[in-house]
Amino acid sequence: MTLRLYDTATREVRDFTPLTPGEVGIYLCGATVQAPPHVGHLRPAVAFDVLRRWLTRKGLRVTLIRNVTDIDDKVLAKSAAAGREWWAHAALYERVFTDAYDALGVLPPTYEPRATGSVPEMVALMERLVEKGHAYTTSDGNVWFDVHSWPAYGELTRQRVEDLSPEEGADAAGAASDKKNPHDFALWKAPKPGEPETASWDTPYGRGRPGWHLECSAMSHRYLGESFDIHGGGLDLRFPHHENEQAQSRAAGYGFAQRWMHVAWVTQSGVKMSKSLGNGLLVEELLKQAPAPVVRYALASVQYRSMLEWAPDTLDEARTTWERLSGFVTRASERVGDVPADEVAKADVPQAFADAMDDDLNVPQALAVVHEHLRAGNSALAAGDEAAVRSELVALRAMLDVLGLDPADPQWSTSSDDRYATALDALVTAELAARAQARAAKDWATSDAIRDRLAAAGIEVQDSADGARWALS
RNA sequence: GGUGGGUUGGCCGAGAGGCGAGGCAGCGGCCUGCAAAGCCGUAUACACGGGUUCGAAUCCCGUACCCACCUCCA
Repeated sequence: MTLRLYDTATREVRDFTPLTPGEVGIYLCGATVQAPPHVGHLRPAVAFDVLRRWLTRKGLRVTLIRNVTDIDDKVLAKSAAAGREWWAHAALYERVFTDAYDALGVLPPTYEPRATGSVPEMVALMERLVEKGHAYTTSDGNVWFDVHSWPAYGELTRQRVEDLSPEEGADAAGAASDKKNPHDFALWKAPKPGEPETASWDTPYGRGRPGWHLECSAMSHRYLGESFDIHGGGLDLRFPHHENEQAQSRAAGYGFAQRWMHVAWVTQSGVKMSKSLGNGLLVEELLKQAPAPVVRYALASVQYRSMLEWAPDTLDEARTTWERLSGFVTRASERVGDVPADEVAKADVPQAFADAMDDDLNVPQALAVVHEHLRAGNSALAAGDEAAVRSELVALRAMLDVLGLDPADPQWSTSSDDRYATALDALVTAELAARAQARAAKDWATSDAIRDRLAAAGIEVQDSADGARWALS
């Protein structure tokens, strides 16, 4: 089965065929680094990380570009309010985002360009648009894209300029009277009074700074070329951001994105989580409530095009499943030995899993396969069938690796210092030996007292035919 | 006003004409000294009203409600 992916532009699931055989170029709109991320911000990153891992496992060479928007109105406003230089503000939150991506096991993109690093490319693109008659300047020093000069404008989201909301947008509100159409969007913004000198650049049309849409068009062109395979982002970026990007890039004569993929939102009680509503759950807070892989599991386990309802017990459910998965991997590895990482990387995933992933990344369906193998693995463990244990262990880890959730991945290792783990293991093992002795003597009072003492210390005892083992609860 | 998405059992969440995905919670059992872990089994469902069909959660028509984008949003 070949990989089939939904394309927002054509609104259909269709076969994915890379422009260059064996290679895939993906541009993902990253964060505007102005505030700390909530879970909603991490969902597209996780979804595209899963896509990237799946493409890689299928043998494709993936170039993933995810930008950092480090200059725009919001960054300037927030930094001024915080009493920082805008570039310091952007750098601060870029770091916070990077930490969050890292914590959730999102592999670093191939390259992560900052908008401010591609200003010459933006100016060049803008000049090209002016030359071709698709952009113009107004008396206030701004440069605009002329939406009426590009008949295809609106094709991505199937909207006609005349049908757009009659109220004028923020750009239009303060614009000079010589702006041609209220829906023309800014390519370049002249400095406003009070804005720092460092936040503007020289161009043939005067000083200023790039508009958000132009930034992404220029960066995707710079790093992926005139045409590339997939452009992604959050669903809310479809309009105006992606529509505008496409209009600019195509009007400039470039093939641009061959396919669009949009990741749906994280909701609470059905309402979109958003910064402005103030209902966003900060990643930082969630990581205090649950281990990082649990948060990742919660984000990854829903198909990317469906809204993900963050319910009160979402994290608890994810935790339960994660403990089942990691519990099996630990017990199985103890039984049959660790499976080398490269064996896991090369292993074939079960066909049913592959089919689910090929079907527009149907992770929920793929997880059903994971659960089948988990049960089979646990049964094999109980039956003492080591060959079956090992093959299920390899299959399970290979599948989970695609989702970025292999419990044996060092990424999820919790102890920063092995000496503590070793010391703790020695102490608990001694306790368990004493308990085993008490149990042999049917001294249940002593045996239960030991178990209670361990439980009070956050250590869970699991008995089996082979003896007791322990885990942090 | 324009453009979209949605409504599946207590909760989350796949599916998209015919044998009730899966998970969590619940219930019953096995195992266990008891528990935990694990295993086995199990009830409850497709917003509403029509229609098409041998057969509809799935297709068509209508209705209701919810969410979003058109200003910044992942």
